[in-house]
Amino acid sequence: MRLTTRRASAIPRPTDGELEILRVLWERGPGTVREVQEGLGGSRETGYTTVLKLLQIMTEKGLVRRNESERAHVYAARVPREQTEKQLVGDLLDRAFAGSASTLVMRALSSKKASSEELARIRKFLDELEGGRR
Amino acid sequence: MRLTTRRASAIPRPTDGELEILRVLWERGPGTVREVQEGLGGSRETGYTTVLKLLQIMTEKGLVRRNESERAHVYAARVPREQTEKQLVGDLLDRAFAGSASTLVMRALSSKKASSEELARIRKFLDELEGGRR
DNA sequence: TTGACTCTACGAAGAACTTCGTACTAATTT
DNA sequence: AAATTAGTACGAAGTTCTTCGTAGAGTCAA
Repeated sequence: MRLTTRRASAIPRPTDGELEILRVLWERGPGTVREVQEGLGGSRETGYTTVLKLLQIMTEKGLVRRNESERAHVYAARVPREQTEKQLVGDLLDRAFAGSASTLVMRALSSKKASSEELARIRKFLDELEGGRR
Repeated sequence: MRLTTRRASAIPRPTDGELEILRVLWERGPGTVREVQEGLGGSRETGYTTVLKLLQIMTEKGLVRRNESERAHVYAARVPREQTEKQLVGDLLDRAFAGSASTLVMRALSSKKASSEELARIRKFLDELEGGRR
């Protein structure tokens, strides 16, 4: 059951662990292994070499870029957050929702109650989307 | 980096391969290994014993239920489609969107153009959601 | 300069996922 | 009855993901 045909050049969907690291890099900007490790913090303590290894693998995959000019290499996300979010949600859309965006949206909103502000933001976005069409 | 704390009783998030099988079971209803295998069809040819093994594992995990009264066991999804969809999208919401449903919705709609009907359906759903609140 | 510290590289191990071969059993056909 | 067919069970292999230990090299202070 071949699940992902991973062309050599395409940037693969990040795994759960990789996504956590990407989130740190997106929020805090480029950083060393140490900084990323501290950024992960929270409840989950992750060993230094674990983070290092992950970042090395992510470099191979093209998920991050590494600047080796300093002794402590500095890693940066290579894809913008928006693009990855789009990739992940698009992937889920295909895999679980047969492409039906409306179903996905409904499930998202019933999975977690959104605030009135959030709902308003969504409405506004819908307006913009349909703006050119009406 | 502990990613999923999988309590013994909780039904785990299905993997990609498992999700494909669940989709067949949801669409066609309960079926034998043979029927599921044929249901997968499409471009991806999956060996019979591969599907069998997956279904056996899914039984252990609680994703499907197995009726052994006939020689060819009959498998059925144990969780309704809606619930799994909710689980998957809720999971993604946490992992990638820090809980911001509006961002997820925007990414979903920009990842794949939704038809006017779909957008209308979403609007209607928003109305219903806010109905009790306004 | 020696020792403590910090960093990278690398390998290995364990878990999960997917795949399939083989063995065995039950049913059906000839 | 023997042979063929169809099914389950099981184990093992290959891959990916995550984790960490250890080795080695650079840096800095006493």
